Amino acid sequence: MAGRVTQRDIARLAGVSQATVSLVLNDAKAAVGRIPSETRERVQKAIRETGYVADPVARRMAKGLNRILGVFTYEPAFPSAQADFFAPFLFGIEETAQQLGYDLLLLTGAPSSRGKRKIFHENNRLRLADGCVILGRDFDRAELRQLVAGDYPFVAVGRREPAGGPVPYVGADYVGATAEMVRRARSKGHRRLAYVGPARGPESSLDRWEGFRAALGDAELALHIQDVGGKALPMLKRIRASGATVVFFTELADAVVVEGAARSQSLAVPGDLSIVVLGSHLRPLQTGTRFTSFAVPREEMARRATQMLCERIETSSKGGQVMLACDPVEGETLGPIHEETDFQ
Amino acid sequence: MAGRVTQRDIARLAGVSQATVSLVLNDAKAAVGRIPSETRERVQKAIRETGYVADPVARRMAKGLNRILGVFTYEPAFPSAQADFFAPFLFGIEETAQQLGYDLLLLTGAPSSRGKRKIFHENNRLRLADGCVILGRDFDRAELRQLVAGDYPFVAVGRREPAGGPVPYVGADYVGATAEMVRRARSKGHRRLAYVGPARGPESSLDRWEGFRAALGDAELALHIQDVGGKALPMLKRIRASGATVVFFTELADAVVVEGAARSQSLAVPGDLSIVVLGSHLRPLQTGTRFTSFAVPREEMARRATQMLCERIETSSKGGQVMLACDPVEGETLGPIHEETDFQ
DNA sequence: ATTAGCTGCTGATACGCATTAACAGGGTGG
DNA sequence: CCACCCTGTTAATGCGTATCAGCAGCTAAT
Repeated sequence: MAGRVTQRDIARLAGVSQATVSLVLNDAKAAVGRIPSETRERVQKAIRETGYVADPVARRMAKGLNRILGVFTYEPAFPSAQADFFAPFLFGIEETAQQLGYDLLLLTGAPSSRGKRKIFHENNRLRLADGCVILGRDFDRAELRQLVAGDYPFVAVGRREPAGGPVPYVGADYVGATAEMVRRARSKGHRRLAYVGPARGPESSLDRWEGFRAALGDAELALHIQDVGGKALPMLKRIRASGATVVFFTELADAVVVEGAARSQSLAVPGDLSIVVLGSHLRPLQTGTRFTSFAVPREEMARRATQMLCERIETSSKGGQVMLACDPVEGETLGPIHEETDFQ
Repeated sequence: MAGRVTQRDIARLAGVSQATVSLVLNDAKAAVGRIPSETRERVQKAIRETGYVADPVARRMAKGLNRILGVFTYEPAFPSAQADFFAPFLFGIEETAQQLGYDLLLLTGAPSSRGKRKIFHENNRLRLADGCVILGRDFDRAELRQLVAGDYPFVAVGRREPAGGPVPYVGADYVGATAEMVRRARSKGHRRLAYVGPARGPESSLDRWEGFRAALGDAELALHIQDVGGKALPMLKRIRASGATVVFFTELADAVVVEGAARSQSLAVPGDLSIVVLGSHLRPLQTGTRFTSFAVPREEMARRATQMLCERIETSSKGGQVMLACDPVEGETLGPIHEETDFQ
């Protein structure tokens, strides 16, 4: 009784046509006032008695939309390694989706493909959703072009370079936030800065580097280590050797191990070496230290992206480019410069 | 070019009929060997050139299945408060779904309803998925009956009492695991036990209480506090006053605050008071203490549930009842009894 | 009396695909 | 030479819904 009841069945029960049933269901529209409450009652009674619910598939088939948002992540969303990265995004998306009355379709990507996930795999189920939010650190540029070229509504979370056209996104202003960090360091007297993080790669890396460079001014880049995830001690050695008084890390993990190494050599942080982390991570890896950094508004990004997506869907708009500010986090690892030269 | 390409378009391009395109796509079936590789090539070329992908909705419409699993949670899945509870389940479900080639549809429930989420709300989208995994601490019994009565495939995560028929589920053996904890306490000499947790409510509460009672034997229930989330100090006072030497908590949070209170009164744990937590929580709340407890195999539960669901879908089986064992966690909060009477 | 307008409903069709009966053309066996 | 079987393809149909043109019966206006 719970399944497989169609409008035809209702129609038979109520002694009307299938079309009438449909009209009763989607009332207030074209046939407003044209169906007398008597008939309406009969139909609704039949619906109540059978527990009928409209088949969303057929509905979508006929109307084209089904109030489902796709969520595509370039990396698996839930494995613990990624959980901290994706969780706030998913939270924001779920919240907004529920508010707006959408369900969420998590696209798991091709099951076979060993390497990177692909949006456009053979049995692409993208179109089941009315539109799609795309998450991930590193997007596939070819796929992005394809998406931009097509008419399928999507919104990226995180700034994206144009790909054959502007990409609709909600990003975080890494450029501005990073620049602000540099300014703070300079205002505390730092003139020789070190940077540990790539100057190329995904947009999030580019932006941090650009913000850093732009705010450098008359200060000096004493050292630039492009590789992340290196050994702590060698890293620390090179930093000290360079004469840098403050280090900017794009990866929290690097900052944690370098800080550990520094402490183990009885170097004070920030006394002897200041540390800034360019971004935020939910769960501060096994460390009590509150790093000077900035907070990426992940939930808000996700909410805004979801809203933009729904707008694209509902109004056939093209979506825009939104940048949200990152809140500076004071922390306790950026201090005034402290060098021999201070006492000259 | 990326959107709205149908089999009809492909057919036109390749100079064949729509039916032929469909046959090429779902080959190896009825028309095996009946389509020459020449035609096949032409069609596949057109498909490649247009980037055509079958519309999953239409597919489902025609065939009845679409390789999508629904996931319904009775509480929002991602909010940080719930994250630790649901994350392992979602992880397990996603993993298995991807392996089996299913996508995931997160059903967000009615947007308007203020209170509890409902599966059967007005615009029930359940049927969009081939089947559904249901998560949550506390199920709606009426809805469960409706599900059991219907022919829609679903599997619950967590043991569920029959509701007009057996409920297919994959649960954790709280009864056995709790009983084992009680046995361990008794083997360490404890004879007066306290229990902080409800004896009624959802199955997970019932089972713990039942396991506790069953293993009590000649030991004594010195105190039973049904309310969880109470104030630490009063709780500790009552426990001490009761003469209990070990206390069992269903909620980690309670254990944490009571342990804190005990330490602040310079009571040793487990020296003066042993503590057992009946269950596991991913993120040990701000505490270094490793509580004696048992590990709920959440990921494995989710994997098994997802497998069972896929079996139900693919073979029209009814699903069964599976209980998984919980691994005891030694921890450091259950010690031998230590009382004046020890030295008699 | 013809037209126009309203009410209350229904028939037909489209949506994109899978499926199947069937057909045209050609070969084979009796 | 007819009956029969292959092979390659197609026309037709159904899935459950939304939508729209339109019909029958009536009243009001011209």
